[in-house]
Amino acid sequence: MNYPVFAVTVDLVVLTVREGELKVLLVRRGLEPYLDRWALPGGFVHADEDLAAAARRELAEETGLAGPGGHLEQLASYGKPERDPRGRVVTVAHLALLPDLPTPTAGTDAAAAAWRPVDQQDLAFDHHRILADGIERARSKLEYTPLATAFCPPEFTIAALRQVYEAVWGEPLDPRNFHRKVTTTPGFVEATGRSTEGGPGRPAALFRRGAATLLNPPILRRGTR
Amino acid sequence: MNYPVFAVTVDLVVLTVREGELKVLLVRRGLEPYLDRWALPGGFVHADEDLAAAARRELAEETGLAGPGGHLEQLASYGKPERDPRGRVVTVAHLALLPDLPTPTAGTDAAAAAWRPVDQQDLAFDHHRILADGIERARSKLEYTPLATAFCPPEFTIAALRQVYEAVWGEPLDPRNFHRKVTTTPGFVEATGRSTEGGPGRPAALFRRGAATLLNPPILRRGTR
DNA sequence: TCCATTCTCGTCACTCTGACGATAACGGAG
DNA sequence: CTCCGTTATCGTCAGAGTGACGAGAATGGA
Repeated sequence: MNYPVFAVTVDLVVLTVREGELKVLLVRRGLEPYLDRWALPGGFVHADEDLAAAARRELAEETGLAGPGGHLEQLASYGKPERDPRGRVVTVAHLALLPDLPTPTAGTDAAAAAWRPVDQQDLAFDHHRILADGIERARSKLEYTPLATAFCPPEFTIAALRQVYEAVWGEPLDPRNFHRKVTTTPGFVEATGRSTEGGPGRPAALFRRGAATLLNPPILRRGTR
Repeated sequence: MNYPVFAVTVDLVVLTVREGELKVLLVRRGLEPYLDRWALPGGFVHADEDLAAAARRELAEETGLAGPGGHLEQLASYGKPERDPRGRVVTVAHLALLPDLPTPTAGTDAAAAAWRPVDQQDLAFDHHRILADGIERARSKLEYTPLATAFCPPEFTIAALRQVYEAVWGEPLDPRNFHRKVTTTPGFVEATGRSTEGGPGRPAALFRRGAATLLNPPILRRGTR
C-alpha cells in the first residue's frame, strides 16, 4: 500500500483564570522556524502512544503536572500542507482548563512558558487560529456543561464560579440571578457545609462540583442570544 | 529532528434521512483486515492536500458528488496505536449531513456502499466508536443550529423538517409547537411563497433555509432535559 | 357530499429569566 | 460599641418561552 508520510503532533490550548482574566499558556520558541515567537505548547506523538496520552504527557511536562481537577479534551486537528515549513505535520489540538493555583508556569520542559492574555498576537504557525477555536470551544462549553468548575479549586464559592464565567465570556453577570441559576440547577454544584472566612463582606458558602455533566437548561451568554 | 512516522486518513460519517429513519453510508471492505465487514468510507490524505479537502474529495468519490446543500465538518481524530494492525494510522473523522435525493449509493469508488441503519453492529476498526460520536454530534447540532436543513432539499415543508428532527432524535415532536418554534425563530427558515400540491391533506408552504447559523433559543430534545 | 388527513393558528397554564429591592453576616473605622 | 461599607443570599414581579391541546383551513378520495 502506498501512502504519504506524516508527522503527528499534539498542541495544547491551556486556559486558566488569573486576576479575573482569561489566560493562555504560551511558550517562546527557542528555534527556527518562528524563533522567539509565542507558540502553543506541544510536541510529537510518540510511536506507541495514544493521542489523549500524548496530550496528557505534554500537559504534565509543560505545567509541572496538572493535579486533580482541571479538564482535558480533544479540540480539533489542523493539517494544511504548508502549515509547517519543515514538512507535512498534522497537529491534533487539545483544550485544557485548569484552576489557577497549581503551577506558576514553571515545568520541567517549558523553556520560557508564561500565562499570556488570550488576545496575544503574532503566534507561530497556525496557532492563532487554534487558540481562537479553543477559546470559542471553552466559551461554548460553559453554556451547556458544568465545566466552569474545572477552572476552580476543589472547593469554591458561587462568586468565584461567577467570576470564571465573567472572565471567559468577557461580560458581567448579575450575582443574584447567577446564584439562583447555579444553585437550582440539579447536579451543577453541591454544598460542602463549610464557608469562607476572613475576607470582606459576608462569608460565602463553599461548594464542590456536582455530578451533572450537562446543564439543563443551559446558561446562555448575551452574545449568543 | 527525530520523530515517529504516521499515515493519516480521513473517515466519513455520512448521514441522511430515508424513509423516516436516520441512515449512515457504509462500505463493505474488499480486503484484509476486516474483510467483508462494514466500514465507514474513507481513505488516505494525499501528500499535498488539506484535511478538509481530503474529506470533500472522499465524499465526492463515495457519493458520486454531494451537490449543493448538505454539510461537512470535522468530527474528531482517532489514533490509538493498535487501531489499525497494518501500522500507525491516525484518522481524522468528518461528519457529513446530506439530503436524501442525491445519490442512491452508487459512486465511482464505492465497491459495495449502502445506506445502513445507524445501529449497525460489527464495524471494522474503531468505526463503531466514530459512528457513535458522529451521531451524537448530529443530534446535538440539531439542538442549537439550523443544520437540520442540511438533510432537506433546497425547498422543504415544516413537516419535512420536523421528520428530520424526529428521525435523528428518535422521538416524536408536537407538529403544532414545532411549527410555531421554527417559524418564529428568526433566520431559521424563510418562506418561498410556493406550496406543495398533490399529496394528502392540506398543501404545505415551502421554505428554504434562512441565514441564521445559531438557534436562539435552542430546540432541546427530551433526552437532554 | 362527507370524511380522513394534514397544515396552520390560537389558547392557557406553567416555568424560566432578567431586573432589581431587601435582608443577612461579616470586617473595619470612628 | 455602634455605624458603615462590602459581599452573600433570598424575594418579588413582569415578560418571554414552552408544552399540551383545541379548532379551523385546505386538500384528495370514498
